[in-house]
Amino acid sequence: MAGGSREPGRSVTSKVLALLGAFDAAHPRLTLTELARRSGVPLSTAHRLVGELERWQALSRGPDGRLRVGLRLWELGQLAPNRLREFGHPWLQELFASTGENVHLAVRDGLEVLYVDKVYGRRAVPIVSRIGARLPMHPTGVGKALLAYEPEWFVTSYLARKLERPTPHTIIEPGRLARELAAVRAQGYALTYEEMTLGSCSAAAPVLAGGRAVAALGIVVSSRRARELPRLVEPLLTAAAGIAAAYVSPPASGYGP
Amino acid sequence: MAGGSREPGRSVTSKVLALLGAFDAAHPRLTLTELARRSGVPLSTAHRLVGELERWQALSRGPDGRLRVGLRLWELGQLAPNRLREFGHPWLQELFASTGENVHLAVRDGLEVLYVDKVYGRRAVPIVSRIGARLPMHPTGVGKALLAYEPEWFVTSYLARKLERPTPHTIIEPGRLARELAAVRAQGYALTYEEMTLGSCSAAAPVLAGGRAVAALGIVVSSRRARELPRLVEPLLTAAAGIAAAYVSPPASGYGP
DNA sequence: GACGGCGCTTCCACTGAGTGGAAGGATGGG
DNA sequence: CCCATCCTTCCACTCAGTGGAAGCGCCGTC
Repeated sequence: MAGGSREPGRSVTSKVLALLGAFDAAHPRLTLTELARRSGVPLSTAHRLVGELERWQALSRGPDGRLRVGLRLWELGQLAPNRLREFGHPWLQELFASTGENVHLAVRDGLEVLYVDKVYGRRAVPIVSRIGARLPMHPTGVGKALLAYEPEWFVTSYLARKLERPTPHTIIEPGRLARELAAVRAQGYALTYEEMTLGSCSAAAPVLAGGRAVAALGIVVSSRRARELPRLVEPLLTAAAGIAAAYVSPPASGYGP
Repeated sequence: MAGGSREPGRSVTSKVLALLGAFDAAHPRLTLTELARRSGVPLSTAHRLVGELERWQALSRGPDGRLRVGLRLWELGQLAPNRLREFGHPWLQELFASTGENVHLAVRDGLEVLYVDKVYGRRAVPIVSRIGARLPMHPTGVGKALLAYEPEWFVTSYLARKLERPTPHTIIEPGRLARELAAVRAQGYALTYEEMTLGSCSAAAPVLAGGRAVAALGIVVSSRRARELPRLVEPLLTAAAGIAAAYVSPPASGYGP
């Protein structure tokens, strides 16, 4: 037959979602053909669906004619509940103001950390660990801070997998990582040295609410200045505690205009 | 027939988008029934589609069982191109740091202003003019700053409509508004006094790139302190110029870690 | 404890909306 | 001019999607 032979019959919805899902941090703009290939949707079908998505501004075309996530989708995303950002952001600002370093807030999603907020200065490179980016847990400060407070079974299964090694400094030996996590629990914060990116190191503290780490607050400095990290731990812990307090009890403080 | 009688035959995609579009700032969480009603999608169809959306975490269920925009959609939204936020945010921080007032960045979308970024202190009420929110142009500072630099025909057609009046102070007379806009162009910034919300007033400056206002930077203070606004104009203009410079020429400054 | 309202879930026979391979354009580089 | 790449359109076929209705579970009320 002409056309009609769609073998397994994926639902339209799943195709739409596959198209959207084809966009990620590494591929934020795609041609129609790339999009179709990445999502596994036949080109002609992709063409039609993308047309509808474009009309709704879920996708839009850049000056180069490539497709990108549209304004409407960004707007919709802002409706996602995010009390952490809402109440945490001022603390990130304060931490940034008092230290002058890049600071960020992350949560765990699946086996990865998801960066939900970030504050950086004008000189910082705003590309690494973008808001919305995902990274593995074991090489990042925030990841270790989060992992340390996960239940036993979760940590065990996390460590049981083959762990990525983005730099030679990354710790991937299960035993050594488990000892690291114990140390994080003991001291209340995590430190990394070039475990994710050569040239930078970090400190991170969990945001503890009801015994669980609902997020982690991290601070990243150039590894040349790694010796300054200890000095940053105290404000880091203060801010993390502040976020936790704001998170558990609603607005709390003044509603002044 | 049983069921099969879908009269006009809306495409599945349009139904999915209608479902997503049913969420807005005023209705961020909905029951399935509300969602179906608001989107015009039959309940049973909504049920099935929402199921697929939930499985993908495009939607998720809050503790109350209501549907909300999911993490995946937020994440996707972060991929939307947003150079303004990227390069502008540090300037918002600086403006906040030097003034201690709520500051925000907005763009025009259609006939409304869309707030793309915001910096506020710990004491501020983080609800009003949320990031991702939309407001009409004429009662807001950023709206006037943007409108003033739109082409003649656009302003004319904007003023030709019946304008909303959120407060008694809102200026809705076309002639008076046109004069206001001329003043904005002449002095390079806009002022409002309780035109959108009783109790607050604002100053706003356009972010000019290539003769067009690509965004507007606004600062909001309690109307009790309206007399302090003039003092805030200079840092406001500096920051707006800074954003414009960062916007037109890419990273520009140091890539130091 | 029966009743009624409300919201969610499941069922099912019918059919037209969606399908996708193929052909046709439109560019652009060699 | 030819070939490669990407985008758009076409169209006969058919099964995925449809939506009204019935059933379920939960409350609060009488």
